[in-house]
Amino acid sequence: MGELTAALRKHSRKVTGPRQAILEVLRRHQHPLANREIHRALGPENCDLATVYRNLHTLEGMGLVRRYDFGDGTARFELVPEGEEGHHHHLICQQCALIVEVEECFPEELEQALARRHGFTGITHRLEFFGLCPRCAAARPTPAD
Amino acid sequence: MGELTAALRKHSRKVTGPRQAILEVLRRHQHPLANREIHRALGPENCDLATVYRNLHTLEGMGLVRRYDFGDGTARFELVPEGEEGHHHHLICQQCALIVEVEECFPEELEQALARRHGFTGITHRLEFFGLCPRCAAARPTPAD
DNA sequence: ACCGTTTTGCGGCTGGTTTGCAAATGACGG
DNA sequence: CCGTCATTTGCAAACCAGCCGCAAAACGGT
Ligand SMILES: [Mn+2]
Ligand SMILES: [Mn+2]
Ligand SMILES: [Zn+2]
Ligand SMILES: [Zn+2]
Repeated sequence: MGELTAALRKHSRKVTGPRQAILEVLRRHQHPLANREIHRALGPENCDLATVYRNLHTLEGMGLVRRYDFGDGTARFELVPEGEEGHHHHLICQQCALIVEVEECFPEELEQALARRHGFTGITHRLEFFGLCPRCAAARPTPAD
Repeated sequence: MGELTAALRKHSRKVTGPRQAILEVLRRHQHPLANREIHRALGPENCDLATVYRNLHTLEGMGLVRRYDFGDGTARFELVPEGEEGHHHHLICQQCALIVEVEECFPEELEQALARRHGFTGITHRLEFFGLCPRCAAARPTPAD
């Protein structure tokens, strides 16, 4: 809680109700949430959707929140754990949208080699896995097309 | 050319002007192109933007074209090389949007282990790298903020 | 050349995201 | 505790990639 206040002060940002509420929602969920979902979890009367968008953008800029892209045209956000770097990936079921947190990561040495070879600096990556979860696979055992 | 015709026939699709023109554009570029870019390359008078969208969707469904997502809310497409699987990734400069084709891929065995552990089937991944290219790094040597 | 199917152009529409602006609200010094 | 000022919010409109419906045009097989 003090962490948030400190981070906000550092950027001359204010500790507002919506801000705290949004972070509280993210704290309660350990999976990426869409703006709309956060807004719903807040109670639609609690704050405007545009405010959710603006705050997530701000919080992302301050490094308190990280943006994920599952390729469906909707941004999702997760709280960055205090102190930790928090870099990780996801495995998403293409049928039911189940999300599994994934610690496996692209080999550091490969990434560095790649950067060196092409003279790139500040290299990062975006990596997500997709497939069919056990439940969905059972419900649809190889469609007879 | 005959490859295209054969593929289209197999799906009872027609060999139309826009279709051929789009594939010709993709053949000339070896990097992912956005719908808008393809449309422009075609000459805006040549065919409607909606037609470009529809055809890329169709061609993707037939496996002639592959969709890429650089996380900027714009889909990009690349021709799938004849016969080959064509799976690969990209390294994108966040400053100038320069695109480098990347053959490095997430280790197959890690992906399989991940799938097994969570009972997922038909697993795939989306992986793209981001950074600052040499040219942009030179033009902006550690901004004095 | 004819006919049934597919495709196209065009306009309108969607859903996620951003923005302009005036009112509301935090931060801070007195 | 209060006033001031920058930041933030609500609201509505704008934006933007992508999608859809429909009538006209183009294809493919005959
Ligand atoms: Mn996560
Ligand atoms: Mn490529
Ligand atoms: Zn990683
Ligand atoms: Zn790969």
